[in-house]
Amino acid sequence: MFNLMKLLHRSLSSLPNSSLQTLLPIPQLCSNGRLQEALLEMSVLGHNMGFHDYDALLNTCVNKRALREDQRVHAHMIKTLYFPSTYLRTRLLILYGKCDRLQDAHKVLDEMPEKNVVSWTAMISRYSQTGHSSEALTVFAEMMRADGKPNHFTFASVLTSCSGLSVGKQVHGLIIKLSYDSHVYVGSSLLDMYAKAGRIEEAREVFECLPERDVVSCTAIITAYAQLGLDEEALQVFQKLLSQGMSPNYVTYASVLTALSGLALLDHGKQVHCHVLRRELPFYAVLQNSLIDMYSKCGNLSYARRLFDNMPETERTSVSWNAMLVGYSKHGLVKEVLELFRLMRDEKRVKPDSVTLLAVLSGCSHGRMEDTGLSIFDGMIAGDYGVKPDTEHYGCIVDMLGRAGRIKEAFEFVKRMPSEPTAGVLGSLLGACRVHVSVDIGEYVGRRLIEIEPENAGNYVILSNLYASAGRWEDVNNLRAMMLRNAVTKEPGRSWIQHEQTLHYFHANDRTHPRREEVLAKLKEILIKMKQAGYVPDHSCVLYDVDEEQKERMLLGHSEKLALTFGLIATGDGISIRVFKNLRICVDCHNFAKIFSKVFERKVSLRDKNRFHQIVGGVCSCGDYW
DNA sequence: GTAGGGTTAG
Repeated sequence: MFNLMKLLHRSLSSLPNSSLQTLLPIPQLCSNGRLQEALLEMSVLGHNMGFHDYDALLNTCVNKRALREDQRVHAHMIKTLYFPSTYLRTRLLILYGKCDRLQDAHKVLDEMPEKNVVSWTAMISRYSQTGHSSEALTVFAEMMRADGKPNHFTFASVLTSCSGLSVGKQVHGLIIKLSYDSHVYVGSSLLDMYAKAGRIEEAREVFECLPERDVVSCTAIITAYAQLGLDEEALQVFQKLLSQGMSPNYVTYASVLTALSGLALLDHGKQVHCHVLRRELPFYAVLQNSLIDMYSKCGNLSYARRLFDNMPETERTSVSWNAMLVGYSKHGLVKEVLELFRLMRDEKRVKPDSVTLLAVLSGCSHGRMEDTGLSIFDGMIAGDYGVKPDTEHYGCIVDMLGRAGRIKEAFEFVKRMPSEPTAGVLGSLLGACRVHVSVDIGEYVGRRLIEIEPENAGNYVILSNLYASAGRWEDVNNLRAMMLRNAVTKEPGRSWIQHEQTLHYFHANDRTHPRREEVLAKLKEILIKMKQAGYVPDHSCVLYDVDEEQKERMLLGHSEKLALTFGLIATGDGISIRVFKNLRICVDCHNFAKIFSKVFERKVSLRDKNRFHQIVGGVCSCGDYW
């Protein structure tokens, strides 16, 4: 036997290379990455293919994401009447799934005479990963009906597709019943499900109950807070976990940067940036994108652009482009928005998506270019950009036209929306009706808005203000009664300013800041200078029916005026003052800030809910249009 | 052979 092998080997060595290769077994060819030769051998072997040959071939195909080769192997099985085991069929399924042939994968699953937990789970996870939630849930339901026992892999996958709270809770019940609730993969998916349903307390509880934590579960809870806008809480949790020894990865940093952008904490953002560079984390587009967004939301646009320009072209995703476009849009730099959008289209490397068009349209809106916005919208309908307008795009146009005083056109757009307009859309139209005193449309819109959002005090106040301007006092009174009946809430306005590593918050008519007395005294003092320089309190910004004196007191109590005054006290001559506000700035505060910048020779940078206002020498970058 | 957290908009 030994001699024979030696002889064989000698004879093979004398053959040309190609003949030698065909005689190697398929598993060996595959492990050397010689897939094409292995396939050739498959045809030669015909009916003599065995389990290990198929297994090796499919394994190599998965690694190479080789769809055509996979199809050849599959066809060969059918042609030679080979009956693959559940294991091999599952491999086929996974391969089709990874090549984005979900229908083919599903067909393989359907045709399996016997399915096991891995085959079910592979299908569910692929549907989940590609965003096909309802398909994932359907397969999961089918699995349960077929008495397939889900495991921790299954639950971690299926929870990603549970966007509705009731479905998520049902699955949670099942997880507890089968004792998978302390599994760390299942736990992070579970807490994420609760967070996405807006249930932060439940998410927190899942996290607290986990017997072991890893970087993913820690990141998930930080992200949960950040995504719900609870930025300070997100940072607190991050800090605590850091002190407990968590080692953040690039996803953690991306989430932390989101929270920092929300609070406009530029210095902290820079620290994270330095940290990332020092740790020499590999280049991840996600992280670069968060950095671009952080710098632009903190008002440092040129830095954001530098990061964008330094990204290798092949690494830039639509998110990179969008983050940059949104940055320009929020700064009212419509020329830059349109230029970058043109560059994106010329490059053709990354396709514009729905967020891209939203950023471009809102750029036109902020930059007072309604006709350009409208023609881009028409282009979307004509199919010029490969993105069809959805509700959000219609909403953006409604906002743009309303702001420009083209109320009737805005109203026509509301009627043309493909689905019911959201409260946000109607709210912006109602606001526009008030500014441009359009009573008929305003009444209709306001009534509908109150039906949808009866708890929002702002809606009643604006509509009643509109009635008042038309002298319809009876309607004003009715509305007031209605408002008192429905327990109403309004998001309280607050502004903040950073000074020496501390965030100073001010609320309307602040009673919490330790230096409020000092701030109020200073405000009274500067008011004299301000009035001399032409500041006239704009009483129309007070939406309550009170006397003139009280109106002025209410105006002075607005949080951004308090924050500006604090900035003046706390910083030296000529230093820029950066203030941030959670709501939109009102006309009176905007006017105040402009005159403030002129009188005290300070550059004021004010970021409100929607955009930036860079004010120098009494002139604002928004052109008094926001 | 099957798994979780992710950046942009509103």
